Amino acid sequence: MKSALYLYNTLTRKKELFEPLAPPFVGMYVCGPTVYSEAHLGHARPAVTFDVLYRYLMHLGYNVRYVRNITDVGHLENETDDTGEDKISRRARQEHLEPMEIVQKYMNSFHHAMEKLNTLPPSIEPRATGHIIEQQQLTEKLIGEGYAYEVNGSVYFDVEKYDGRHNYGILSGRVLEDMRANSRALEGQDEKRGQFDFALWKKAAPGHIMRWPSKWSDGFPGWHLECSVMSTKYLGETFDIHGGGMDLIFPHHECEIAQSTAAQGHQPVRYWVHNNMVTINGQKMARSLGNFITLEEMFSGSHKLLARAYSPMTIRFFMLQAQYRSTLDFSNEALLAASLGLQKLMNAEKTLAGLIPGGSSTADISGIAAKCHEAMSDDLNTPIAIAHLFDAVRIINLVNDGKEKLSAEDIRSLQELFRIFIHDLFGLRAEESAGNDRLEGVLKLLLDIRQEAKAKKEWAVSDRIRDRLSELGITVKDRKDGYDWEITA
RNA sequence: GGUCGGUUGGCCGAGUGGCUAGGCAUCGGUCUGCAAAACCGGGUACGGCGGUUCGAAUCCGCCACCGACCUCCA
Repeated sequence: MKSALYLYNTLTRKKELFEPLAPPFVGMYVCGPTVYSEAHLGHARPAVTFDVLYRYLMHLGYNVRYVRNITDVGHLENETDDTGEDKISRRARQEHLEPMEIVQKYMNSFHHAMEKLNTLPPSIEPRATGHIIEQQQLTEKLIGEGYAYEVNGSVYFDVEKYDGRHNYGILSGRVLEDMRANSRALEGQDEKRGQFDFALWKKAAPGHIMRWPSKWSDGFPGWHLECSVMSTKYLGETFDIHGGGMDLIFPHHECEIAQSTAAQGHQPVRYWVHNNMVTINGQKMARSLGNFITLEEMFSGSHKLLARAYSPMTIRFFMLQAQYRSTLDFSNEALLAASLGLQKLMNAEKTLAGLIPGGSSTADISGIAAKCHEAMSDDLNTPIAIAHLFDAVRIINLVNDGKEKLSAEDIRSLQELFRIFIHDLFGLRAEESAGNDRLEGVLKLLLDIRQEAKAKKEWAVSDRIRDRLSELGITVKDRKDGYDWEITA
């Protein structure tokens, strides 16, 4: 039933059979957020993608160590020249807070959003500031190996030199020579020897709060360094999976490979896995375009582009309806479609729980589970797996209508299939009810009265309750044996 | 300009050389006091132009358009 997993490896640009270095253990490192602003839609894509990969690997029986970092220092606003300011520092200045207050504030916000999206917490969530010493050690090692040099208290990685012995561009497909030909050197007093060299250690300007002593200067580590250091520390010099958004392929992951390879003599990662980006109404999401939506805005509907609120599970399901390597376009129409589709799936699960076995089955459900697993094993093709689940949904509803029959055994295996896929792998859960108990009690009273009125054929009363509730944004759904209701506005 | 990816029915979104994605919407039906909800069912799309092939949305070429990265981004 459980098939071999194939993953698309950015390094080879092919789907490859996933074979861990040391089964049953799997090491997976995913680039987490730089915590300098609210968690947004773009953060949700890798979080959900790698959450599903994490869940699926565990489902396949692997013992997974999932490391996802928090970048809390070193990520510059503009890396190519020396004017670049650390994102955390900059935000701290803007908000009149300590840098560590900024980090804490937005890290909390990120965790809160991740919890709502029902992503499992990683095994280890290391922070760059907690690994300053290790980053200095790696910097020192790179200097010792001749791949890094110091200028005015800052240390840079020598890309030219590295490319001479290894291959800078192995991941992104870039060729240093072409890059040189296609970009003009920046004017000015750059202290770097080569224009593509990147910082391992930056000397802090006088007013810079985030600074640590080092043999070169009081300063802070470069952005790419933390991932090399922390992945090595917790997963070893070679580990199985490194994930992140496609936008990180260059330069971030390319630089990570360069650093680790220069230090170790061999590459650090066996499978590079990258999720694609999200777009809004067909456009890239960017602050400058005014279509930048945070997750909280998504959940509450408080953004001018949103026609209504979309629940965390709707967002999650929406993401799973696309394969992780495709761009995913957010629009009100698409999100609404996803929320209705999700409802249909969850309703069917409820129906399934109450299904009455009918001797022998007239519907054929064999093969559905295998197809779902096959889809997942084919580079996490969640949309295909979902499509197969909807085949099961149709059968469940037909059985519920008495048009087909399922044996007790088949019902049990469908229940298991739904439990595994909907909950264990897709991480979907029932939405928490937004109201409070007391109001729900009142609502129930009202709807009970309506039921009684209906029983007495007092249509004026029953319709009035229904219509007034509808005006208040509560839709009453009559069922054969009672009623249901839903907050729709 | 360079590198890479994409263009599928009203919308989103899979996919394979010949056979059906799936969801939403729409239409028809069942149910219902009416309606809603729920459920069932119908509709056969693949950017343009050539080529390969018995046969291509799927392979090749050219063109057009879109996007990503190259500069901060998940």
